[in-house]
Amino acid sequence: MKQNKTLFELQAEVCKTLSSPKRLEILNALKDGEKTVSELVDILGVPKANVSQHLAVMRHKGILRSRRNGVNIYYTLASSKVIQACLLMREVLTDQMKERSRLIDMAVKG
Amino acid sequence: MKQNKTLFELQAEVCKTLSSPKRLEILNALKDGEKTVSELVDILGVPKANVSQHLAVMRHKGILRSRRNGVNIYYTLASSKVIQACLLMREVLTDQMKERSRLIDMAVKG
DNA sequence: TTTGTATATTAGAAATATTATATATGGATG
DNA sequence: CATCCATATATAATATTTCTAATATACAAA
Repeated sequence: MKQNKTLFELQAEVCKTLSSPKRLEILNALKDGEKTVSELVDILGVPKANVSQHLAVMRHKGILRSRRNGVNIYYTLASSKVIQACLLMREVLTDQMKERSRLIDMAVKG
Repeated sequence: MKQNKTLFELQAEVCKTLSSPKRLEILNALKDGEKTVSELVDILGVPKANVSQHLAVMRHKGILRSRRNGVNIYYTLASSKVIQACLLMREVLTDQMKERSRLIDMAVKG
């Protein structure tokens, strides 16, 4: 395993963790409080094993926390920064769309 | 090709574009103004074909713009939001590290 | 205790996606 | 046309995602 990662590598890992539509949907579902795995399965509509894997990825990265209560395991955000980052990501998205229409305009008008 | 993408899919694409250390290094290099491909090659220290590939990815996504001046092609950020997003990403990073040491403490103390 | 059931995680294989490298092509300029 | 700058493409190496099946864990009932 590579030991000393650069800042860019660490930062890229953060982005990579947020690069899955399903993980983003999970984060969105958790923004107002904890949920059980089964609740998240219902929201995403994908197999439990798959949800569980995505949850494990984010838990290992320190983005989510989990606690057991009886048979259920509750997941919650470890920090609210991730939600802020997602919001900013959407602003980048809108800027991207503006840039695309700018390029199209340029192509049309010559 | 899939036509109607969900918000989460679009957002994931933005993140994916920012999920490469090299692309992050390029964005960082461009934060204070435009640079030629050759300048970026010198900064990253990787083959020009590779830099060019990463530039193309970000240009197609609407994150970068390019203009030709003689033999050189200058690249620049299409929007400053990306830089803000990178900064926030680093805050997520520090929160991740805090969360990790919290988990380690918990494991040690019982 | 043991048996059953619901919740959740894990492991391994198969399908996909991404990245780097080598090579060929395109465009500007002397 | 020769040369430099940049991009495009093909391919091989890696990484990620998803699926199926197996395994844990808690708890209640027989």
